[in-house]
Order: sequence, then C-alpha cells, then structure tokens
Amino acid sequence: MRYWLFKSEPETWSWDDQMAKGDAGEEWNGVRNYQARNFMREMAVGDRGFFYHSQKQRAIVGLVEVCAPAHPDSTTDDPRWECVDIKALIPVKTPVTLDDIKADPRLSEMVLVRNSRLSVQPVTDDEWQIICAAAGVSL
DNA sequence: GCCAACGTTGGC
DNA sequence: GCCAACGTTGGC
Repeated sequence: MRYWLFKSEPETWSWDDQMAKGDAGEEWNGVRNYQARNFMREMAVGDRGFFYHSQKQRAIVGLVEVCAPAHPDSTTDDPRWECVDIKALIPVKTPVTLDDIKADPRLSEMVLVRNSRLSVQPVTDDEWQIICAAAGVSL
C-alpha cells in the first residue's frame, strides 16, 4: 500500500464536506496539473492519504482512502485530466500543522515542505507513521 | 494583500 | 525548442 497527501482549500472542499460523503466517497476533481494527475494514475484502490487544509489552517485534518482508480474528470471534457475517488476514513485527534511538520527534521524532505504548490503528492512510509503518531491516529 | 515559486502558453 | 509573459497557488 502506498501513501499520499491531498490538499484542498477548505473554502472550496473541506474535510467536513468529504466526511459528509461517507463511504460513497467523491471524485478528487479539478486537478489541472500533470504531476498531480500522474500521481493519481499511480494510485490503487485501498491506498491511503492525508487530507490537508491549505491556506488559513494549513494542517492535516483527516485520513482518507482511495476508493476508485483514476478515471476521466467529470468536471471537464478535456481527456487529459483524470482523477481518483477518495472517501474519508477518520478525522485526526490532533491536527498536524505545517509548522509542526517543518519543526520535525525527520519530515524536512516532505513534498509539502519542498514543493508547497503541488496539490496531490506522495508520502513515504516513514512520514506516514510519524505524522499518524503526532496526529494521535492509527489504522 | 503581497509576493515567491512554479507551471503553462505562445511567439519566434 | 527556447524563453518571455502571464496566471495560479499557497505561505506569510
């Protein structure tokens, strides 16, 4: 199983919105970036990810699971853009903020730190474990 | 609200 | 195929 991070502006699509969708999940649509799309193509059903709120909050707030593999993005007719579906698993006990992540030298190589603009990104096994511990969650 | 970083577009 | 111009994202 691989791990990922999904970034969203809560004003547009928040963790609460995601949880309201339940097990049905929802398309992670609207991505118009080749790198991010390519990562989604690599995803498999059952892969897990962090749900990150950008902008004001800047924190990981929940855990999600990929529930459908990459398919055409329903919000565009442009065949270049694909997306996966994800569903909320559990909220974190303690949000892990960008400041927290930057303060931990073990997380200094995270894409979130290195390339803050990439909205879908891979997370290593080690990074996953460290952040889950900090967030007070385990699966 | 500003601006740095980055990606995309289009003229040459 | 290069690169200047432009648009967008997201941290600060």
